[in-house]
Amino acid sequence: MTVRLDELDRKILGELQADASQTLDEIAGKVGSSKTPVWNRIRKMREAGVIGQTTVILDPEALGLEACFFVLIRTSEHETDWQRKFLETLRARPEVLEAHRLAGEIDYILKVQVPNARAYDDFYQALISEVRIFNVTALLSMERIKATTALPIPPAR
Amino acid sequence: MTVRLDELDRKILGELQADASQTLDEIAGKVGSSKTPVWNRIRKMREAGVIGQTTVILDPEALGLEACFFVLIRTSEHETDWQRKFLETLRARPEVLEAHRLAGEIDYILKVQVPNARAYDDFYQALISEVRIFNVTALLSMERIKATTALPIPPAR
DNA sequence: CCTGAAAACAGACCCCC
DNA sequence: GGGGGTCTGTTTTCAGG
Repeated sequence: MTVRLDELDRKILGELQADASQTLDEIAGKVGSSKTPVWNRIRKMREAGVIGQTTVILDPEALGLEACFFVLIRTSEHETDWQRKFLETLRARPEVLEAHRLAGEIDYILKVQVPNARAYDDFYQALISEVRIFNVTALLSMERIKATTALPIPPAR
Repeated sequence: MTVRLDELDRKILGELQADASQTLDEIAGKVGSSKTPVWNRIRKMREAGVIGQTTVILDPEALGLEACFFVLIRTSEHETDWQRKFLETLRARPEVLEAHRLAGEIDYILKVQVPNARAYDDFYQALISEVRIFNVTALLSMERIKATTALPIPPAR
């Protein structure tokens, strides 16, 4: 399942991350190759799951999503059943953009994007009514300093 | 600068978020319109900045980026100069995928994606050597439960 | 603002190197 | 595994309702 990526593959990934609407010829030019090899490598990396979804980045403000919260969650429950319910809830909620299970004191972190504080409270109330939670801290973002989907691509090993 | 988005626009945005590689005909079919109007709306929304970058989602594991940290930062410095330096540092660092200035006790939160704990420490050392920071808590992700770039699109007002 | 056709263009697949 | 050409389908443009 693990694919070996050479320098050319990595350059192609960098170009696709930067702008997936580029033509094969453009990408080929920038990475110093030509159409066919670039196309073959992209196809292989798609099949291998290295390249996932092609998508578009939208402006949250333009959609009226002015509030972004990071939510730190502590729980006392650690049974499989509770966890299953909790994960289901998170995945079903489109305002939850990210959710991670953590090591240490804090059990989970969420990133939640909503129109306003009121909408966050609706989410919060819905969440705690569905699953028992010990402690919640919400951190409100005042300013998005940086937000990128582009992963840092390390050199080939 | 704020554009008015009707239901059709919102449906188109939903489709583009889900899969930006769909053809205009496919999108048109799904949203109940046809090629040209869909194309005109997409063009307008691009110009207005509602639609940004077209990109590709890569698998962090396939690139050997196995460690994801959320970093909570408290600082005692709040001068413009310090802040400028801090922001520059964050923006220059490709392993920082997200950075927000927060309201409340904690001043900043970062999301940092790196190959391993060692690489995180390198980042941490570099950061504290460049700017004075009062207190740092790193939260290590054990499991990515959910990660999406798709914003929840609220109905038209 | 939408429909439908026409022109320009890029992606997918081929054979040759 | 790369280079170049060709065919097919899609994007983009435009005249007209």
